[in-house]
Amino acid sequence: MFYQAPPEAATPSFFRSGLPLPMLTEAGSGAMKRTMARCSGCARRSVCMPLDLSAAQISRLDTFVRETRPVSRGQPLYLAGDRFQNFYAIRTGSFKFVTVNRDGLEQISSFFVAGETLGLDGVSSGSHAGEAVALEDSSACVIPFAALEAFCAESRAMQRHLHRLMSEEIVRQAALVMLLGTMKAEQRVAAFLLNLSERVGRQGYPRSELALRMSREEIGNYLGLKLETVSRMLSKLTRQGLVEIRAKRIRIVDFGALARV
Amino acid sequence: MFYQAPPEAATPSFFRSGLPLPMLTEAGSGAMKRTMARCSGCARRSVCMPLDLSAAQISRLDTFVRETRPVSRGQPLYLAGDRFQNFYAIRTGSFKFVTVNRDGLEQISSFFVAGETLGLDGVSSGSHAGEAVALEDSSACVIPFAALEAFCAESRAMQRHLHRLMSEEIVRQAALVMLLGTMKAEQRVAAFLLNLSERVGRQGYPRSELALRMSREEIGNYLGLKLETVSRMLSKLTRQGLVEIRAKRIRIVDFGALARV
DNA sequence: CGGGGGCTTGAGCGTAGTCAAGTAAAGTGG
DNA sequence: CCACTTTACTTGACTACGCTCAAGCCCCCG
Repeated sequence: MFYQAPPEAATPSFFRSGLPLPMLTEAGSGAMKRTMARCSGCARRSVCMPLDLSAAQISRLDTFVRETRPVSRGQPLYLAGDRFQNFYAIRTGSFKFVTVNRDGLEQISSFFVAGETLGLDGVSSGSHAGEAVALEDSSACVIPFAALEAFCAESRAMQRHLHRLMSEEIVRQAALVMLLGTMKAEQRVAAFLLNLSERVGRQGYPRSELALRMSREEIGNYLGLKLETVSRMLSKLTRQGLVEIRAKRIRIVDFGALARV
Repeated sequence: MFYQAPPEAATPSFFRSGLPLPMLTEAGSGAMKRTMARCSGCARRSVCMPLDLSAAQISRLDTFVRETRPVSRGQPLYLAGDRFQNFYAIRTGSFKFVTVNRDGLEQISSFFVAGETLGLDGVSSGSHAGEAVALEDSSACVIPFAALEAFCAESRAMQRHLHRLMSEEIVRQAALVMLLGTMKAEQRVAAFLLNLSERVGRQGYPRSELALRMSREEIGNYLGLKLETVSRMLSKLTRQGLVEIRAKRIRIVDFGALARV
């Protein structure tokens, strides 16, 4: 869900990139400078776009995916109520998606990492239902939705891809509802770690090594628990020998037992 | 979200229909018989299809929306794991959407009523993530997804409609996550009643009269509470004079106070 | 190396869960 | 239509899980 397997000697950038893929080759990648996006030459296109596009279609992408936006840690990519115009494909880093209810209470309903797509919450109403905040210095490619929708009419593959994105979001949320509705604190934390682990594994890193990008409080908010409870459960799992913890670095020792919690 | 404002003297069928619209005019509407669907002549087309379709496009709908499926109370419209082939537009009645986790625990993550569309959970994986069960004798129009997707490539309006459907589902789930993550039992029940009330109102019935279609246990499951707790909270709200309850018939007396709970 | 924020741990409390009994409503069959 | 069975709901007493408040520790960063 966010992730990451830090091989012991990982360099910070490797560690942060989220995907074991080469960085883009564009010039001028200053931290806060907006850069041009070029899907046609992007090494990670397979992560955020469908595979079976023709060469012509790929260069067509370049006509509307023009910009990559850097976002510093703690800064929003968009805010609740912002007019919905774009999807954002995360290129590097990670984000949390936060909604605020009428009482001002915040709820984190998703964490996103590199390769995943943000902004789907705006499609139905025309404005964003929540805000997307960077958990670390990150960057995202800006995909204008109107142009994407037009492109979908031409490309079956792109249409499929879009539908899949939205449906995946639905399934992800359903899993969270399941967690919040049926699990006890210890199970929630265990499930969270395993989910994390799986995402790490999918990106080619060792499944047992996690480097959290979010605080205990954010984890608690996401899991419907208080930060103290998250901490207690992590300690409990440690005492039982299922995990080893050093601050935001977590090693999963016994996958089977963790799944059985 | 499910059910309904019973004007005191409502007939059973009116009561059950879910929408203040005339029934379809097709012949042969035996309870368990599958009937032909005809979007072109359907009085409720505006509820489940986009408004701005041309006459030609509407008759095009008839080429693939062919069947209406009756489902008896307690029976599934589809099961978890079923191959995903169709969306289902609910014509009459109501459904719950249930997912089952690996431990066999069930979680209701949505209730659906007439006019709403079921089955979105299957798009990403190709098979349904959960099952849709009728809360009462119901019927749904079968919309083959492949054909719908093809139609979307031709009609911008239909494409928009589909995207809106999926995004609405995302927003709905996000609201449930918010409820489960941040609210106390009394607030959850109050929010549930208000949500119900709003849907009732949108369908043209008085907002203050609710006729629940689901049991306390189902409400509790949906809200992440036990049935006893739901019952206690309903009693509490009654004692405070915010609602009046007679079994599955609920009258909201004080909307403002209910919202402030 | 010192300061500060994030994290851990403890004690006590409150909310919701569990178990159980009793009541109301909804089916079922004569 | 009524008696009977079954299921759904309500209420109470008790328990336990997670929250609150508070103190202290450990990283991480400057």
